[in-house]
Amino acid sequence: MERTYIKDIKAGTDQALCVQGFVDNFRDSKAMAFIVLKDITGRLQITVEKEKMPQVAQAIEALTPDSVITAIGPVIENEYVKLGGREMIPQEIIVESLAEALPIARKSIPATKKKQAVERSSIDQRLDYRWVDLRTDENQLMFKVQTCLVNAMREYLLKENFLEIHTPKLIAAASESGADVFEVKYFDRNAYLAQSPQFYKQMAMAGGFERIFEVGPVFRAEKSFTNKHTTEFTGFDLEMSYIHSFRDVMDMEARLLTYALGKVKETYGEEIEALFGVPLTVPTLPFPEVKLADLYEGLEKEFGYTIDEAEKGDLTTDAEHLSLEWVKKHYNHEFLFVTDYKPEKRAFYHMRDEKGMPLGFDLIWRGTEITTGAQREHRFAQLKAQAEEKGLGEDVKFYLDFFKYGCPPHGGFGLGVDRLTMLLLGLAIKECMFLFRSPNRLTP
RNA sequence: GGCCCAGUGGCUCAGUUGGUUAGAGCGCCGCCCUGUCACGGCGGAGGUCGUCGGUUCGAGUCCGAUCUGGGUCGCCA
Repeated sequence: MERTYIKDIKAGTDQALCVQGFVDNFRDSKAMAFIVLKDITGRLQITVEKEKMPQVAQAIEALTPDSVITAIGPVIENEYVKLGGREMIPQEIIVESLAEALPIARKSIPATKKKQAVERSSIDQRLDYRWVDLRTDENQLMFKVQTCLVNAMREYLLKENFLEIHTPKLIAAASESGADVFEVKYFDRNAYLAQSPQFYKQMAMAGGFERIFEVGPVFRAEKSFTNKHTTEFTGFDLEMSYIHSFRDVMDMEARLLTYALGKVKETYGEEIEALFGVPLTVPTLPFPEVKLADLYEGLEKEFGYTIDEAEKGDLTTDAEHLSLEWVKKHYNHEFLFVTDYKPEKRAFYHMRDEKGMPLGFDLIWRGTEITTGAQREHRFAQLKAQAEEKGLGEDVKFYLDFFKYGCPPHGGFGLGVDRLTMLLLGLAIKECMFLFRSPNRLTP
Protein backbone atom coordinates (compact mmCIF):
# COMPACT_ATOMS: atom_id res chain seq x y z
CA MET A 1 0.00 0.00 0.00
CA GLU A 2 1.20 3.48 -0.84
CA ARG A 3 2.44 5.55 2.06
CA THR A 4 0.54 8.71 3.01
CA TYR A 5 2.33 11.68 4.56
CA ILE A 6 0.66 12.72 7.78
CA LYS A 7 0.01 16.23 6.46
CA ASP A 8 -1.96 14.76 3.54
CA ILE A 9 -4.30 12.59 5.63
CA LYS A 10 -7.98 13.21 5.17
CA ALA A 11 -9.77 11.88 8.21
CA GLY A 12 -13.26 10.51 8.32
CA THR A 13 -13.27 7.93 5.53
CA ASP A 14 -13.36 4.18 6.02
CA GLN A 15 -10.46 3.71 3.68
CA ALA A 16 -7.33 2.30 5.24
CA LEU A 17 -4.18 4.40 4.93
CA CYS A 18 -0.54 3.54 5.44
CA VAL A 19 1.63 5.83 7.56
CA GLN A 20 5.27 5.40 8.53
CA GLY A 21 7.54 7.16 10.95
CA PHE A 22 9.11 7.33 14.38
CA VAL A 23 7.28 6.59 17.62
CA ASP A 24 7.22 10.07 19.14
CA ASN A 25 5.39 8.93 22.25
CA PHE A 26 4.02 5.61 23.47
CA ARG A 27 1.45 5.33 26.25
CA ASP A 28 0.64 1.74 27.04
CA SER A 29 -1.94 0.42 29.49
CA LYS A 30 -3.58 -2.94 29.93
CA ALA A 31 -6.45 -2.53 27.50
CA MET A 32 -5.50 0.55 25.50
CA ALA A 33 -2.35 1.84 23.88
CA PHE A 34 -1.65 5.18 22.25
CA ILE A 35 1.17 5.75 19.83
CA VAL A 36 2.07 9.19 18.58
CA LEU A 37 3.67 8.73 15.19
CA LYS A 38 5.88 11.44 13.70
CA ASP A 39 6.99 11.78 10.12
CA ILE A 40 8.71 14.73 8.46
CA THR A 41 5.33 16.41 7.91
CA GLY A 42 3.52 16.00 11.22
CA ARG A 43 2.14 13.80 14.00
CA LEU A 44 -0.74 11.37 14.26
CA GLN A 45 -2.20 9.46 17.20
CA ILE A 46 -2.67 5.77 16.65
CA THR A 47 -5.14 4.23 19.08
CA VAL A 48 -5.12 0.50 19.83
CA GLU A 49 -7.96 -1.22 21.62
CA LYS A 50 -6.10 -4.35 22.52
CA GLU A 51 -9.02 -6.71 22.97
CA LYS A 52 -10.45 -5.88 19.57
CA MET A 53 -7.12 -6.20 17.78
CA PRO A 54 -5.05 -8.87 19.52
CA GLN A 55 -2.55 -9.20 16.67
CA VAL A 56 -1.87 -5.45 16.74
CA ALA A 57 -1.56 -5.58 20.52
CA GLN A 58 0.97 -8.34 20.18
CA ALA A 59 2.96 -6.41 17.56
CA ILE A 60 3.44 -3.44 19.89
CA GLU A 61 4.02 -5.41 23.06
CA ALA A 62 7.70 -4.50 23.24
CA LEU A 63 7.46 -1.18 21.39
CA THR A 64 9.78 1.60 22.55
CA PRO A 65 9.91 5.35 21.90
CA ASP A 66 11.78 6.30 18.72
CA SER A 67 11.24 2.94 17.10
CA VAL A 68 10.19 3.09 13.46
CA ILE A 69 6.84 1.60 12.54
CA THR A 70 4.43 1.17 9.67
CA ALA A 71 0.74 1.47 10.59
CA ILE A 72 -2.20 0.65 8.39
CA GLY A 73 -5.80 1.50 9.09
CA PRO A 74 -8.53 4.11 8.69
CA VAL A 75 -8.13 7.54 10.24
CA ILE A 76 -11.28 8.72 11.96
CA GLU A 77 -12.29 12.07 13.36
CA ASN A 78 -12.51 12.21 17.14
CA GLU A 79 -12.74 15.51 18.95
CA TYR A 80 -11.53 13.86 22.11
CA VAL A 81 -8.02 13.50 20.69
CA LYS A 82 -6.04 16.61 21.45
CA LEU A 83 -3.60 15.96 18.63
CA GLY A 84 -5.54 17.25 15.64
CA GLY A 85 -8.89 15.72 16.62
CA ARG A 86 -8.24 12.51 14.72
CA GLU A 87 -6.77 9.08 15.26
CA MET A 88 -5.82 6.03 13.28
CA ILE A 89 -7.47 2.75 14.27
CA PRO A 90 -4.84 0.34 13.02
CA GLN A 91 -5.56 -3.00 11.42
CA GLU A 92 -1.89 -3.75 11.28
CA ILE A 93 1.30 -2.40 12.82
CA ILE A 94 4.73 -3.49 11.69
CA VAL A 95 7.73 -2.64 13.84
CA GLU A 96 10.41 -1.86 11.26
CA SER A 97 13.15 -1.00 13.74
CA LEU A 98 13.16 -1.24 17.52
CA ALA A 99 14.95 1.62 19.29
CA GLU A 100 17.00 1.26 22.45
CA ALA A 101 16.62 3.80 25.23
CA LEU A 102 17.90 7.16 23.99
CA PRO A 103 21.26 8.41 25.28
CA ILE A 104 20.29 12.10 25.24
CA ALA A 105 17.45 14.31 26.45
CA ARG A 106 16.25 16.27 23.43
CA LYS A 107 13.70 18.41 25.24
CA SER A 108 13.61 20.26 28.52
CA ILE A 109 10.79 19.25 30.84
CA PRO A 110 9.73 21.95 33.30
CA ALA A 111 9.35 21.20 37.00
CA THR A 112 5.98 20.22 38.47
CA LYS A 113 4.92 20.03 42.11
CA LYS A 114 6.19 16.48 42.45
CA LYS A 115 9.04 16.38 39.97
CA GLN A 116 12.06 18.47 39.39
CA ALA A 117 12.84 19.83 35.97
CA VAL A 118 14.88 17.88 33.47
CA GLU A 119 17.15 19.96 31.34
CA ARG A 120 17.81 19.12 27.73
CA SER A 121 21.23 17.55 27.23
CA SER A 122 23.95 20.01 26.34
CA ILE A 123 24.49 20.70 22.66
CA ASP A 124 27.81 18.88 22.79
CA GLN A 125 26.17 15.80 24.25
CA ARG A 126 23.45 15.97 21.62
CA LEU A 127 26.00 16.32 18.83
CA ASP A 128 27.47 12.96 19.83
CA TYR A 129 24.11 11.49 18.84
CA ARG A 130 23.24 14.00 16.16
CA TRP A 131 21.07 11.58 14.20
CA VAL A 132 18.78 11.23 17.20
CA ASP A 133 18.83 14.95 17.90
CA LEU A 134 17.93 15.74 14.29
CA ARG A 135 14.49 14.17 14.82
CA THR A 136 13.17 17.21 16.68
CA ASP A 137 10.75 19.63 15.06
CA GLU A 138 13.22 22.46 15.56
CA ASN A 139 16.06 20.73 13.77
CA GLN A 140 13.88 19.57 10.94
CA LEU A 141 12.42 23.04 10.49
CA MET A 142 15.95 24.42 10.45
CA PHE A 143 16.85 22.34 7.43
CA LYS A 144 13.56 23.07 5.71
CA VAL A 145 14.36 26.75 6.17
CA GLN A 146 17.91 26.36 4.88
CA THR A 147 16.67 24.45 1.86
CA CYS A 148 14.14 27.18 1.14
CA LEU A 149 16.75 29.91 1.56
CA VAL A 150 19.37 28.39 -0.71
CA ASN A 151 16.79 27.39 -3.26
CA ALA A 152 15.44 30.95 -3.38
CA MET A 153 18.96 32.33 -3.82
CA ARG A 154 19.63 29.91 -6.65
CA GLU A 155 16.30 30.73 -8.26
CA TYR A 156 17.05 34.46 -8.08
CA LEU A 157 20.49 34.17 -9.60
CA LEU A 158 19.40 31.90 -12.43
CA LYS A 159 16.97 34.62 -13.49
CA GLU A 160 19.90 37.05 -13.42
CA ASN A 161 21.90 34.98 -15.92
CA PHE A 162 24.23 33.31 -13.47
CA LEU A 163 25.79 29.91 -14.08
CA GLU A 164 26.28 27.49 -11.22
CA ILE A 165 29.75 25.97 -11.11
CA HIS A 166 31.53 23.40 -8.96
CA THR A 167 35.19 24.04 -8.32
CA PRO A 168 37.72 21.52 -7.01
CA LYS A 169 38.23 21.20 -3.29
CA LEU A 170 41.57 19.46 -3.67
CA ILE A 171 44.10 22.07 -4.57
CA ALA A 172 47.83 22.10 -5.17
CA ALA A 173 48.92 25.31 -3.49
CA ALA A 174 48.36 26.41 0.08
CA SER A 175 48.14 30.14 -0.13
CA GLU A 176 45.69 32.91 -0.88
CA SER A 177 45.50 34.74 2.42
CA GLY A 178 45.72 34.36 6.16
CA ALA A 179 43.37 31.44 6.60
CA ASP A 180 45.17 28.18 7.24
CA VAL A 181 44.57 25.17 5.07
CA PHE A 182 44.36 21.44 5.74
CA GLU A 183 47.06 19.34 4.18
CA VAL A 184 46.09 15.96 2.71
CA LYS A 185 48.01 13.15 1.08
CA TYR A 186 47.64 13.17 -2.69
CA PHE A 187 49.37 10.03 -4.05
CA ASP A 188 53.08 10.78 -3.82
CA ARG A 189 52.74 14.43 -2.86
CA ASN A 190 50.65 16.77 -0.74
CA ALA A 191 47.48 18.58 -1.61
CA TYR A 192 45.31 20.99 0.35
CA LEU A 193 41.61 21.36 1.00
CA ALA A 194 40.25 24.53 -0.55
CA GLN A 195 39.77 27.33 1.94
CA SER A 196 37.54 29.10 -0.59
CA PRO A 197 36.70 28.85 -4.29
CA GLN A 198 38.06 32.36 -4.75
CA PHE A 199 40.70 31.69 -7.40
CA TYR A 200 38.47 29.43 -9.45
CA LYS A 201 35.52 31.80 -9.34
CA GLN A 202 37.82 34.37 -10.87
CA MET A 203 39.06 31.84 -13.38
CA ALA A 204 35.46 31.53 -14.52
CA MET A 205 35.49 35.29 -15.16
CA ALA A 206 38.60 34.88 -17.28
CA GLY A 207 36.72 32.03 -18.94
CA GLY A 208 34.02 34.41 -20.07
CA PHE A 209 31.21 32.96 -17.91
CA GLU A 210 30.42 36.55 -16.83
CA ARG A 211 28.32 35.59 -13.82
CA ILE A 212 28.71 32.52 -11.64
CA PHE A 213 27.89 31.21 -8.21
CA GLU A 214 28.75 28.13 -6.23
CA VAL A 215 27.38 26.49 -3.11
CA GLY A 216 29.94 24.17 -1.66
CA PRO A 217 32.18 23.07 1.18
CA VAL A 218 34.94 25.32 2.49
CA PHE A 219 37.70 24.16 4.83
CA ARG A 220 39.56 26.28 7.36
CA ALA A 221 42.33 24.93 9.55
CA GLU A 222 41.89 27.61 12.17
CA LYS A 223 41.82 26.88 15.87
CA SER A 224 38.91 29.18 16.42
CA PHE A 225 36.71 28.74 19.44
CA THR A 226 33.68 30.96 19.07
CA ASN A 227 29.99 30.46 18.46
CA LYS A 228 30.37 31.30 14.77
CA HIS A 229 33.43 29.36 13.59
CA THR A 230 33.80 25.84 12.29
CA THR A 231 36.52 24.08 10.33
CA GLU A 232 34.21 22.99 7.53
CA PHE A 233 31.22 24.94 6.35
CA THR A 234 29.11 25.66 3.32
CA GLY A 235 30.02 28.74 1.35
CA PHE A 236 27.75 30.55 -1.04
CA ASP A 237 30.14 32.23 -3.42
CA LEU A 238 29.36 34.59 -6.25
CA GLU A 239 31.41 36.40 -8.87
CA MET A 240 30.22 38.77 -11.62
CA SER A 241 31.88 40.51 -14.57
CA TYR A 242 31.57 43.96 -16.11
CA ILE A 243 30.81 45.72 -12.86
CA HIS A 244 31.44 49.44 -12.53
CA SER A 245 32.39 49.27 -8.88
CA PHE A 246 32.13 47.05 -5.84
CA ARG A 247 28.79 48.74 -5.17
CA ASP A 248 27.33 46.69 -8.00
CA VAL A 249 28.30 43.61 -6.02
CA MET A 250 26.80 44.99 -2.82
CA ASP A 251 23.61 45.81 -4.66
CA MET A 252 23.40 42.29 -6.06
CA GLU A 253 23.88 40.76 -2.62
CA ALA A 254 21.29 43.03 -1.00
CA ARG A 255 18.70 42.17 -3.64
CA LEU A 256 19.54 38.48 -3.42
CA LEU A 257 19.15 38.34 0.36
CA THR A 258 16.00 40.42 0.33
CA TYR A 259 14.41 38.08 -2.17
CA ALA A 260 15.52 34.91 -0.37
CA LEU A 261 14.50 36.07 3.09
CA GLY A 262 11.15 37.14 1.65
CA LYS A 263 10.64 33.59 0.41
CA VAL A 264 11.62 32.14 3.77
CA LYS A 265 9.25 34.43 5.62
CA GLU A 266 6.40 33.63 3.27
CA THR A 267 6.97 29.88 3.62
CA TYR A 268 8.13 29.41 7.21
CA GLY A 269 7.86 32.79 8.97
CA GLU A 270 5.18 31.70 11.42
CA GLU A 271 6.78 28.35 12.22
CA ILE A 272 10.14 30.01 12.83
CA GLU A 273 8.61 32.43 15.27
CA ALA A 274 6.66 29.67 17.02
CA LEU A 275 9.58 27.25 17.43
CA PHE A 276 12.55 29.60 17.73
CA GLY A 277 10.88 32.75 19.02
CA VAL A 278 12.70 34.86 16.47
CA PRO A 279 10.69 37.22 14.31
CA LEU A 280 11.89 37.43 10.71
CA THR A 281 12.00 40.89 9.23
CA VAL A 282 12.46 41.02 5.49
CA PRO A 283 15.06 43.74 4.87
CA THR A 284 14.37 46.85 2.83
CA LEU A 285 16.55 48.14 0.00
CA PRO A 286 19.07 49.62 -0.12
CA PHE A 287 21.07 48.17 2.80
CA PRO A 288 22.77 50.82 4.96
CA GLU A 289 26.47 51.39 4.42
CA VAL A 290 29.17 52.89 6.59
CA LYS A 291 32.93 53.40 6.46
CA LEU A 292 34.79 51.43 9.12
CA ALA A 293 36.32 54.57 10.66
CA ASP A 294 32.93 56.29 10.78
CA LEU A 295 31.41 53.27 12.48
CA TYR A 296 34.10 53.32 15.18
CA GLU A 297 33.53 57.01 15.63
CA GLY A 298 29.79 56.48 15.97
CA LEU A 299 30.24 53.60 18.44
CA GLU A 300 32.52 55.73 20.57
CA LYS A 301 30.27 58.77 20.53
CA GLU A 302 26.97 56.96 20.98
CA PHE A 303 27.84 53.86 22.99
CA GLY A 304 31.11 54.85 24.65
CA TYR A 305 32.98 52.06 22.92
CA THR A 306 36.69 52.74 22.70
CA ILE A 307 39.60 50.63 21.56
CA ASP A 308 43.18 51.13 20.65
CA GLU A 309 43.74 52.97 17.36
CA ALA A 310 45.85 50.06 16.15
CA GLU A 311 42.85 47.72 16.26
CA LYS A 312 40.66 49.92 14.13
CA GLY A 313 41.79 48.44 10.80
CA ASP A 314 39.29 45.65 11.30
CA LEU A 315 36.06 45.07 13.22
CA THR A 316 36.46 43.63 16.69
CA THR A 317 33.84 41.18 17.94
CA ASP A 318 32.46 43.75 20.38
CA ALA A 319 32.24 46.38 17.67
CA GLU A 320 30.54 43.89 15.41
CA HIS A 321 27.88 43.15 18.03
CA LEU A 322 27.44 46.84 18.84
CA SER A 323 27.04 47.68 15.17
CA LEU A 324 23.60 46.07 15.33
CA GLU A 325 22.48 48.65 17.88
CA TRP A 326 24.01 51.37 15.76
CA VAL A 327 22.38 50.32 12.50
CA LYS A 328 19.00 49.78 14.17
CA LYS A 329 19.16 53.23 15.69
CA HIS A 330 20.20 55.05 12.54
CA TYR A 331 18.48 53.02 9.82
CA ASN A 332 16.02 50.70 11.59
CA HIS A 333 17.78 47.91 9.71
CA GLU A 334 19.54 44.65 10.65
CA PHE A 335 22.04 44.61 7.79
CA LEU A 336 25.07 46.82 7.54
CA PHE A 337 27.68 47.11 4.80
CA VAL A 338 31.04 48.19 6.18
CA THR A 339 33.63 49.57 3.76
CA ASP A 340 37.11 51.08 3.81
CA TYR A 341 39.02 48.43 5.71
CA LYS A 342 42.78 48.88 5.92
CA PRO A 343 44.63 47.23 3.00
CA GLU A 344 46.84 45.17 5.31
CA LYS A 345 43.70 43.47 6.63
CA ARG A 346 42.37 42.58 3.19
CA ALA A 347 43.33 39.98 0.61
CA PHE A 348 45.82 40.92 -2.09
CA TYR A 349 43.30 40.39 -4.89
CA HIS A 350 40.99 43.18 -3.72
CA MET A 351 41.23 46.15 -6.07
CA ARG A 352 42.35 49.39 -4.44
CA ASP A 353 41.59 52.98 -5.30
CA GLU A 354 44.22 55.61 -6.07
CA LYS A 355 44.76 56.18 -2.32
CA GLY A 356 45.34 52.48 -1.76
CA MET A 357 41.98 51.90 -0.09
CA PRO A 358 40.55 48.44 -0.83
CA LEU A 359 37.38 48.56 -2.90
CA GLY A 360 35.58 46.00 -0.83
CA PHE A 361 33.12 45.48 1.96
CA ASP A 362 31.91 43.21 4.72
CA LEU A 363 28.26 42.59 5.33
CA ILE A 364 27.14 42.37 8.97
CA TRP A 365 23.76 40.89 9.83
CA ARG A 366 22.44 41.11 13.37
CA GLY A 367 25.92 41.97 14.59
CA THR A 368 27.80 39.12 12.92
CA GLU A 369 29.87 39.13 9.76
CA ILE A 370 28.32 37.04 7.01
CA THR A 371 30.17 38.23 3.93
CA THR A 372 33.38 39.62 2.58
CA GLY A 373 33.23 41.01 -0.93
CA ALA A 374 35.13 43.28 -3.28
CA GLN A 375 35.88 44.40 -6.74
CA ARG A 376 38.86 42.26 -7.79
CA GLU A 377 42.09 43.49 -9.26
CA HIS A 378 41.94 42.14 -12.82
CA ARG A 379 44.99 43.97 -14.19
CA PHE A 380 47.90 41.58 -14.25
CA ALA A 381 50.66 44.00 -13.31
CA GLN A 382 48.83 45.53 -10.36
CA LEU A 383 47.70 42.15 -9.12
CA LYS A 384 51.21 40.75 -9.30
CA ALA A 385 52.54 43.72 -7.35
CA GLN A 386 49.89 43.35 -4.66
CA ALA A 387 50.60 39.64 -4.32
CA GLU A 388 54.30 40.33 -3.90
CA GLU A 389 53.58 42.99 -1.34
CA LYS A 390 51.87 40.29 0.78
CA GLY A 391 54.83 37.99 0.27
CA LEU A 392 53.03 35.68 -2.12
CA GLY A 393 55.12 34.54 -5.05
CA GLU A 394 55.37 31.14 -6.66
CA ASP A 395 52.27 29.80 -4.90
CA VAL A 396 49.94 32.16 -6.71
CA LYS A 397 51.70 32.07 -10.06
CA PHE A 398 49.06 29.78 -11.57
CA TYR A 399 46.40 32.20 -10.37
CA LEU A 400 48.15 35.27 -11.78
CA ASP A 401 48.19 33.54 -15.15
CA PHE A 402 44.38 33.80 -15.21
CA PHE A 403 44.84 37.53 -15.83
CA LYS A 404 47.42 37.38 -18.59
CA TYR A 405 45.23 36.51 -21.52
CA GLY A 406 42.32 38.88 -21.10
CA CYS A 407 39.96 39.17 -18.14
CA PRO A 408 36.89 41.37 -17.63
CA PRO A 409 36.62 43.69 -14.65
CA HIS A 410 34.74 41.81 -11.99
CA GLY A 411 33.88 41.39 -8.34
CA GLY A 412 32.09 39.09 -6.01
CA PHE A 413 31.56 37.89 -2.48
CA GLY A 414 31.47 34.88 -0.23
CA LEU A 415 28.54 34.29 2.06
CA GLY A 416 28.38 31.77 4.89
CA VAL A 417 25.28 29.64 4.53
CA ASP A 418 25.59 28.27 8.06
CA ARG A 419 26.02 31.71 9.54
CA LEU A 420 22.97 32.85 7.65
CA THR A 421 20.93 29.98 9.10
CA MET A 422 22.35 30.55 12.56
CA LEU A 423 21.46 34.24 12.58
CA LEU A 424 18.08 33.64 11.03
CA LEU A 425 17.12 31.30 13.87
CA GLY A 426 19.13 32.86 16.69
CA LEU A 427 21.40 29.85 17.30
CA ALA A 428 25.09 29.07 17.68
CA ILE A 429 26.90 27.64 14.67
CA LYS A 430 27.28 24.16 16.15
CA GLU A 431 23.53 23.85 16.57
CA CYS A 432 22.65 24.84 13.05
CA MET A 433 24.97 22.61 11.06
CA PHE A 434 24.03 19.14 9.96
CA LEU A 435 27.29 17.96 11.50
CA PHE A 436 29.52 20.43 13.25
CA ARG A 437 33.27 20.27 12.80
CA SER A 438 35.76 21.95 15.10
CA PRO A 439 39.39 21.44 16.09
CA ASN A 440 38.04 19.15 18.84
CA ARG A 441 35.28 17.44 16.93
CA LEU A 442 35.60 15.15 13.95
CA THR A 443 32.78 12.72 14.78
CA PRO A 444 30.16 11.51 14.16
C1' G B 1 47.55 30.46 21.04
C1' G B 2 45.73 33.93 25.70
C1' C B 3 42.22 34.16 29.73
C1' C B 4 38.20 31.66 32.39
C1' C B 5 35.16 27.32 33.72
C1' A B 6 33.57 22.20 34.26
C1' G B 7 34.21 16.63 34.74
C1' U B 8 29.43 12.60 40.36
C1' G B 9 24.46 6.28 37.42
C1' G B 10 22.10 6.44 30.29
C1' C B 11 20.40 12.09 30.78
C1' U B 12 19.99 16.70 33.96
C1' C B 13 21.69 17.97 38.56
C1' A B 14 22.39 18.14 44.34
C1' G B 15 26.15 16.69 47.72
C1' U B 16 26.94 21.85 53.89
C1' U B 17 33.15 23.84 57.57
C1' G B 18 36.56 16.71 54.94
C1' G B 19 32.96 12.31 58.85
C1' U B 20 27.93 6.28 58.85
C1' U B 21 26.00 2.51 53.38
C1' A B 22 27.05 9.05 47.66
C1' G B 23 21.08 11.37 46.83
C1' A B 24 16.95 13.31 43.51
C1' G B 25 14.06 13.83 38.91
C1' C B 26 13.89 11.86 34.03
C1' G B 27 15.07 7.40 31.44
C1' C B 28 15.42 1.98 32.02
C1' C B 29 13.38 -2.96 34.08
C1' G B 30 9.06 -5.50 36.65
C1' C B 31 3.93 -5.40 38.31
C1' C B 32 -0.95 -2.69 38.16
C1' C B 33 -4.29 0.55 35.17
C1' U B 34 -10.56 0.81 28.74
C1' G B 35 -9.36 6.79 26.32
C1' U B 36 -4.38 8.36 27.26
C1' C B 37 -2.57 12.83 25.20
C1' A B 38 4.53 15.85 28.97
C1' C B 39 -0.91 9.47 31.16
C1' G B 40 -1.02 7.65 36.23
C1' G B 41 0.21 4.17 40.67
C1' C B 42 3.64 0.68 43.27
C1' G B 43 8.38 -1.67 43.33
C1' G B 44 13.50 -2.46 41.44
C1' A B 45 18.29 -2.31 39.08
C1' G B 46 22.12 0.98 38.00
C1' G B 47 27.80 5.06 40.42
C1' U B 48 35.53 2.19 42.18
C1' C B 49 32.57 10.60 41.99
C1' G B 50 37.76 11.76 34.59
C1' U B 51 42.92 9.67 35.78
C1' C B 52 47.41 9.47 38.83
C1' G B 53 49.77 11.04 43.15
C1' G B 54 49.74 13.70 47.92
C1' U B 55 47.77 15.68 52.83
C1' U B 56 44.69 13.28 56.71
C1' C B 57 42.55 8.56 61.53
C1' G B 58 39.21 9.52 57.35
C1' A B 59 38.75 12.71 50.62
C1' G B 60 33.26 13.29 45.84
C1' U B 61 34.90 17.49 49.07
C1' C B 62 41.66 20.02 50.38
C1' C B 63 46.64 20.24 47.40
C1' G B 64 49.63 18.97 42.91
C1' A B 65 50.01 16.87 38.15
C1' U B 66 47.56 15.06 33.98
C1' C B 67 43.59 13.94 30.47
C1' U B 68 38.96 15.34 28.30
C1' G B 69 35.39 18.86 27.31
C1' G B 70 33.17 23.77 27.35
C1' G B 71 32.96 29.44 27.26
C1' U B 72 35.43 33.71 25.47
C1' C B 73 39.15 36.77 22.70
C1' G B 74 42.07 36.79 18.37
C1' C B 75 41.48 34.69 13.22
C1' C B 76 37.06 34.61 9.59
C1' A B 77 32.17 32.97 6.31
